[in-house]
Amino acid sequence: MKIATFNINGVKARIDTLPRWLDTAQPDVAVLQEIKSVDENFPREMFEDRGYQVETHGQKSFNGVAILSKLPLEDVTRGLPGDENDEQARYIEATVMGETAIRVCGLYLPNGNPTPGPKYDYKLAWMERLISRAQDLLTSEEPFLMTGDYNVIPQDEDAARPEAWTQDALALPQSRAAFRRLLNLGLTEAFRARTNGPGHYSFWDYQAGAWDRNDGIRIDHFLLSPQCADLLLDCQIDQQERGLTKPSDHVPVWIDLAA
DNA sequence: ATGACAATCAGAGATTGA
Repeated sequence: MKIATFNINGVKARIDTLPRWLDTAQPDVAVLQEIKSVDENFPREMFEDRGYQVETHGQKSFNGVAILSKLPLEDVTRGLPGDENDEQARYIEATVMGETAIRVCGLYLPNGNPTPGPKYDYKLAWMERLISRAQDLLTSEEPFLMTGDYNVIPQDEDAARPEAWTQDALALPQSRAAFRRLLNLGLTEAFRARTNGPGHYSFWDYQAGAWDRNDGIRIDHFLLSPQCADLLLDCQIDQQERGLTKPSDHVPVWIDLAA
């Protein structure tokens, strides 16, 4: 089973890009971030026509996440638990009913800039809530994965120019420490389970010719529970998507599971 | 140190992103 994550940077802006990618990559499940659309305006027919069940958690202008699945989705929940006052649409969960049922958590973790300040406080608090949610899911022993735009550069090797990010919310020690705490619960980062070394990125800024200079960062991740990690066959970054017409600033990352 | 680029909403330019 192929599961992909993709920060699309606006579903309306990607109205030609997305079907082209889906028809080429053929994921069974696609976890989307930054749909920048309310649920009523999401072009669900475009995906339903391709055989996907569509579940969205949208918001006007900003944020918004979705799960598309060719397999049935059950028990869909929207929003990250732990803060009743959080208005931002950044989290969705659903169980994908394949050979092995897998709980898929789609997330768009807050950017957190500028630092210090309320936006960084929100990011760190959000990460604490995510850690709590992972702890709860681990007790169930049901296979699950958390994937999406983490807005965290885990290590220096995950940036072409790590020195440019030392004061940034994506790479500050507190951000990296929270990400490690998530891993240290017993989750496996799928890409690093398969590939070592520098030069692997999932985001290139639109500005200053970042793509042409390969000035990228790796911030889109798959974290797998132990039962889910046992099923991991492959994890790849579809870097070439960034060079096609009207790209998002992120590219898809996908895993193949024996499920 | 800043802005560069793109998207959104609105219908210009501010806001947000990373």
